[in-house]
Amino acid sequence: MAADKSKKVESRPSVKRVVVNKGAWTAEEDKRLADYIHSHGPKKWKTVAVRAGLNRCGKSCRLRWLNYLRPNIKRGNISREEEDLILRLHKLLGNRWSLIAGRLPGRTDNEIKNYWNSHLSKKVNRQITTKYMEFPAPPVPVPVPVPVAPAPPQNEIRGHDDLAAKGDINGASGSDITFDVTDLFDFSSEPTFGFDWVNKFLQLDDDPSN
DNA sequence: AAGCAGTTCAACCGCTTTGCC
DNA sequence: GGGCAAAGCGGTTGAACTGCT
Repeated sequence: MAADKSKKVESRPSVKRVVVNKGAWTAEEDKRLADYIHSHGPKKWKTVAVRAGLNRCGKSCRLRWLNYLRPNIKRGNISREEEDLILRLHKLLGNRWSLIAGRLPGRTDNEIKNYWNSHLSKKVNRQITTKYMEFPAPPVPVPVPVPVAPAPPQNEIRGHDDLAAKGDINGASGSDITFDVTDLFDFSSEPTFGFDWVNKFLQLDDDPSN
């Protein structure tokens, strides 16, 4: 990020004229924040912002530290294995970016969210489209008695994949498109790149006794 | 070369949750 | 238990970058 996107904004202008920096962080600000946190630790972000001499709100400092300055951060070059893991975890967890990031050492929720929105969501949509194209003429639906599985509580239905599980992949109710979307996310025949715990996790998830 | 459209990603915003008094 | 502040989270924004015409 070569250009300076920073701007100054007056917070609560009608109350007290406090000018805080917004936008891109400068190298100087990064250094101040990192130095302060190395000696005092990452807590009380409001205090961090003031004591480190940064014209920033605490939230901004926290975000900068977590997403950029924190040690052991990996940036860019998301590997095939990581991508696979993100897809699996997203299937399992939906848009719970912090939980997904927690399973990917060195990756941040923001990075994963961005990666999902710019790469993976399109990939998944393409898969869905391709899969659907394999069934251009769905047969006339015949009501078949099906063993009724207990429906999940309504308030547990969250995110794209929950909708997918309901056969309502785009959240567009009233669609008469019916197909087994869960097939699209069946990774059971694919390698797991050593993420054994994922298999266990997914097995648990698939186990009807749970 | 210029202009436009699409993509990427850092950062912000607003809401929720958690912890403390 | 209520109120407040801090922390955490996911969605959204907007500037820079890239590719296409």
